[in-house]
Amino acid sequence: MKQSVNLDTSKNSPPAHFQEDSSGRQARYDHRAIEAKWAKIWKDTKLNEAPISSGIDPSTMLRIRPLRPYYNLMMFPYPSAEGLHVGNMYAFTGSDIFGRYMRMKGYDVFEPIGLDGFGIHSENFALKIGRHPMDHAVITEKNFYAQLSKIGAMFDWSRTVETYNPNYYRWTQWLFVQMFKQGLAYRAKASVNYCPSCKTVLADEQVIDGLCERCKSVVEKRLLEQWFFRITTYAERLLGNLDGMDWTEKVKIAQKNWIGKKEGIEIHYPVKDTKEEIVCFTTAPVNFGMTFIVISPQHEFVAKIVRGEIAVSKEKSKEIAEYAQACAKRKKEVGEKEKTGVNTGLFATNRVAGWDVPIWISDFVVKEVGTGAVQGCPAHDTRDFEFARKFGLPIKRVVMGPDGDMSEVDTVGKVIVHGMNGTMVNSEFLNGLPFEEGLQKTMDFVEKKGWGKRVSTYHLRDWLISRQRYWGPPIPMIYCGKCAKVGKGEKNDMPGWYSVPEKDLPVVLPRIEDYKPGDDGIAPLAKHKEFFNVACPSCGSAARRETDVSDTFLDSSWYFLRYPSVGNIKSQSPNPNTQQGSNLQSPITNDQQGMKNSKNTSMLSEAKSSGLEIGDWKLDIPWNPEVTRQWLPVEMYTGGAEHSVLHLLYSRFIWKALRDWGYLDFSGEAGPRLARQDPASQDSAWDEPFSTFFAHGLVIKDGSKMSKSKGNVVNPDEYIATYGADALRIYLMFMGPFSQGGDFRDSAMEGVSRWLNRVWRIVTTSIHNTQSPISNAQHFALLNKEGSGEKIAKALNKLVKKVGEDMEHRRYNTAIASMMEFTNLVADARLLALQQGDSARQEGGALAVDQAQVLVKLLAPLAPHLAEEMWELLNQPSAISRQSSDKTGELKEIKSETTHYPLRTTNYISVHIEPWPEVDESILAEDEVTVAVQINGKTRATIVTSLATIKEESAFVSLCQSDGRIKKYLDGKTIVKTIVVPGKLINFVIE
RNA sequence: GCCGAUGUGGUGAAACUGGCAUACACGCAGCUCUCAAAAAGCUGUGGCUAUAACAAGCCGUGAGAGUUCGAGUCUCUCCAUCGGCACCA
Repeated sequence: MKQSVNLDTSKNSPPAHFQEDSSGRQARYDHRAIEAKWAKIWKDTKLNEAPISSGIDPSTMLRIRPLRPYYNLMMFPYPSAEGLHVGNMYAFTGSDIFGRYMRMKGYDVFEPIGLDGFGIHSENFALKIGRHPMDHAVITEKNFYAQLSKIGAMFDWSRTVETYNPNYYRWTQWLFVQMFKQGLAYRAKASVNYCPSCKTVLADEQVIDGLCERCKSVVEKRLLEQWFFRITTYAERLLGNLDGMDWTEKVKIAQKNWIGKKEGIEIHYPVKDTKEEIVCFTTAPVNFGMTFIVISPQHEFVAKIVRGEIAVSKEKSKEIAEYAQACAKRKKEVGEKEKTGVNTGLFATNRVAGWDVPIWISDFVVKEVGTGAVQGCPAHDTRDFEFARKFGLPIKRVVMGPDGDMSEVDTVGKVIVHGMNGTMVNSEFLNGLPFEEGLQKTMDFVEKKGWGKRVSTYHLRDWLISRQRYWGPPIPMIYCGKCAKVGKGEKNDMPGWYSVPEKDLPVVLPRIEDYKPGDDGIAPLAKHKEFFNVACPSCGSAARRETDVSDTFLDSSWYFLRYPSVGNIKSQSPNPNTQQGSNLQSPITNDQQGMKNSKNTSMLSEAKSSGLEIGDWKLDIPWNPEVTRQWLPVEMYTGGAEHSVLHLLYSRFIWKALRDWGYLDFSGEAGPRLARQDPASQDSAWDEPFSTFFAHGLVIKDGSKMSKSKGNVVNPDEYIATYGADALRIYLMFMGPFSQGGDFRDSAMEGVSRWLNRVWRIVTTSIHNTQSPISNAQHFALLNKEGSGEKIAKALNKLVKKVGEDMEHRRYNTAIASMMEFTNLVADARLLALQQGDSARQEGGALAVDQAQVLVKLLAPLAPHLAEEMWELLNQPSAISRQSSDKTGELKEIKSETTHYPLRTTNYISVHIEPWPEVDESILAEDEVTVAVQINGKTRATIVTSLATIKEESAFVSLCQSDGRIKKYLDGKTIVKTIVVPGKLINFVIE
């Protein structure tokens, strides 16, 4: 099937590509040879290395024209499984096509790739297959990079990032230190999510339906002391920017919902016979219908009762303590609604209404939500209603339904909740007001009396950052018990805690063999004295390192800032590519060192040498400020919507924090990247790391998500081997809209492959035209005889427009479809020539060489290898006879010292840096149009006519009326109305 | 329960601003080439009615209403599927 081209061409016979060979085969392109050939040439000529350092071309070290940076980023994969998933390839291909398109549009496109290899995902997989995570990282890195280099993406391999490389996580730790110094990192005892299977705590965002995001175990609540980042401080800014951002809408909505801003009021209720008060948060203070208060079992008030600080009877105290304890232990099922509770016997005063209400405790009230205390208004809140029903508390209607309903609220259906229409009743000074107005007036009243204050609450919680695991960056903190005793510490509010001095970073993750998480919730590193024993940076006495590691999402929250600065460590290095070697052989592989590493010997010096010896930039931050000024923010970010409230939110938070601390400075002389930004919106644009975010769809198989358990995971390798990366790329994009994903089916893959071979034949046939006695002009004239030449020229011009528009919107599926339509048209024209017995054109194709060149350019972002091969043939027709020999060596001297572009020689420029074809507006206009003729909105005929005819509207209308197919409908009827849509349709409304 | 998305042939899907519904492809059927197969190519392919054939007619975008000369597209009410959030006060 994958027949390579027969090259045994005797001098005078036509080239092999469009001839059947002796065995009757027709040519198919040899994807193996072509893809290998160009992958090598692109690599050798550094075609895909972005001129990061102010327009220095890496292949020549010459300055090219002014830099036009375009940062095209895709989410880096976490290499947890055996290899690259077709879903990864789908995402990368869609992103890469756009990057390639932008490059042809004249931008200097930077398209990096890396591995998100630290974290629970990778560690769990390593545990499962029983391989040390450090060894596993080395293997997956090799495998992933090998696979990734085959998919035809324009990755800049000179600037990869691996999160587990000490050169990288040194800076992740640096980021943690900054967080601490700025007061955004703190330790707190809190009720946290704990996964008993992964044996670690999880962030709220990592709990899905009450289950662990990774292993699907039921997550428990535990009261533990952990590290947090104060993301909530940024809630308002994270929310505020969303509106103006060019992001996929559903992702913005998901973030908005996750931040979950709610406006309401906190009302203070004095507890009778005590000095205590309970504060309730509510968005709907229906105080005249308030008949009780419910507080969470974790509420401080409950603790005070249990401790005896609030006087209740002994029995009560015991009952309450037991209930609180039971709640803490019990795992609640998802969606469990059955109410439980216990009465404290205490009362609080509802000062608005002037009566006392009982105080209850129930676990339907969550400590973290609002104030952990709810004012029970059972007639106007369904949960309060259910609670009141269960415990026989009074239900008092204070809102009349829109239909005048004043009956007793005795079913959930009758509960009128906040947001519904209604009128206040039984509410003294509120009577007669609409529901919403009544609530506002109540708030005014409460504030005026000084009983409470309007506040906003957020669903967003602080980011739980510590993990009791092994495979992550050790949190760079030191605890000194001695300092703690005397209340000393780096921060006043955290006695005993010191950040690791920046000069001592990284705190290297040592290779240990007992890396499995323990049942006791204690981190693996906590068992290694040689790791955690350290001198206090302040007093010098024996202190202890933090043994938790940080969350993976911290690694990925800033990686895009690092990419452009990799390889710019020494900005004038004659060979920026030297970085790559050190990445692939990260010091981790040097595992003989074992525990020696914990003393920060070789790894540290390695990290330091790459980090501290800086040419023209003082390294105290992880990126080159000048490079960052030029290339960031990321202009286009492509990734999955599943990261809506995780990675995408964290990255925004980290970016804003870094900017506030002055580490990201875009002011001053605007570089070309910034010059494109509208000055008015510059500041808000700089406040976001990703100018545009595009959420791609998911590849599914047989109607369901691919997963190992279902056994429907597709490995791209075998498809690349059979059909080639180009064919797979096109198939993946042709499945459906990139924004929506699609259903992967083998059979459809075959069709795409067939089409690419058709394109190959059409293009190579057009080359033959230049070699045959017929010149381009003659060829064109011949075709014109029956009009197909002109038809094709017009169709091609329209195609350029259509494909360009589709590229802009990443509608690759329709771009491909319209290219198929075009090649069908070309095939038809050729067939016509054959039928007419025109021997010249039988041998030739229907496409002139310059037309074939346009077609190849349009195809280039989608099928980069094949397009490049055809481009070479089109520009060096004499090379045809030798092209498919495997003599790639002859292209070695392709790099010329006299030019500034890679791959540019006197006679060859890579198609991928050719300018995107222009639309010729002058021939875009049709002079012939098809008009639909309708009777009462139903199409009865179509009329093909010239534009000139249509201009004379009245004449055209009568022309349509007299058409035989129409006339029969009009006979004996009156035309009530005639609607003319110029150039499109005519509608006669009759009778 | 709330938020979001999606519903179009046997299948993946087009129709972007209301204007010829089903582009493009898969599959299927028939044919050409061939000793044969593969490859390649050609023709047909929404449903129903109907015809020797050429025609022709009606129905048709999850269901039902509405707006409009005209609705896959806009409005309303449902139904189904898939994602996300969820006792959020």
